[in-house]
Amino acid sequence: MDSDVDYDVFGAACPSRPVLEDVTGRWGSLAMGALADGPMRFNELRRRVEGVSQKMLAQSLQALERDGLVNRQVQSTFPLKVEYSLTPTGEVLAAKLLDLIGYLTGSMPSILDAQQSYDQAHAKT
Amino acid sequence: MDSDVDYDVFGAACPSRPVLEDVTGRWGSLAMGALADGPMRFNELRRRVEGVSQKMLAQSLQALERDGLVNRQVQSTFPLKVEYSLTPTGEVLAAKLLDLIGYLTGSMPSILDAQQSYDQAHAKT
DNA sequence: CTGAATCCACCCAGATACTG
DNA sequence: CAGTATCTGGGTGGATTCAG
Repeated sequence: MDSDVDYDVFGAACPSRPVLEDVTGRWGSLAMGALADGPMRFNELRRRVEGVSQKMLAQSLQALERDGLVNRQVQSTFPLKVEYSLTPTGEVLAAKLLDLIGYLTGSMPSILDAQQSYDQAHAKT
Repeated sequence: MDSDVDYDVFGAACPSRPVLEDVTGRWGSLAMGALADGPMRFNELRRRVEGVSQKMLAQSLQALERDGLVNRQVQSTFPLKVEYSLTPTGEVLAAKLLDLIGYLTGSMPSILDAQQSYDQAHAKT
């Protein structure tokens, strides 16, 4: 019904590339993963995603909102209250992301072993 | 049998974080995805992952090799021949990555719409 | 062919301070 | 509370050159 198999991330100019970076990027991926637990306010996210700065979190969330993966709902009360949540598409992507992350963290023991072996084999001096 | 649920990517100092960046990073993710089609030589990968530089590809592959996700097999003939392939763990991660990428590219039409709406609503002047 | 090494420009990301 | 604005240092990534 629709034109299948159109967008190819391997293509240099494919518009899907920047979106992929928004989703899998350093902070974007963690923000998506955090929001999979349910809607959250800005500072909640900030606390959940340890180490992220105000600037980078705001920036990542804006990119995801622009991609239609995250919703931003403002309550114009005082103090200001802003809630972030995943859109339907965002939820699917977040689930796949968490699946990947889950497998990765589960593999950490063997990964750490591999790193140690590698570092030992490539030790300088 | 093993200590479950130990590593948490949301923790600032968790060793899983850099690994996640290796896997989902700009070039790492595409390299993994490309290798899911089967073993490949350096320049084959370079052609497949359009836009990647020698330096970044070599760097990304090294990181993935160190993490035990990619195998590097050298044939000391002349000219040199080096073949990259996924390890068992790497294959699982690559599959999950391609699953995510597939859904994302399939959602591109709606994502592009969202971007356009967003840009229009936030137009300057 | 497959990288490593060097140089360098640019952008990103952190810190800080300020606004709504 | 939820951002924006500005400044700045350091890291990233590209081009080029050299080596195994």
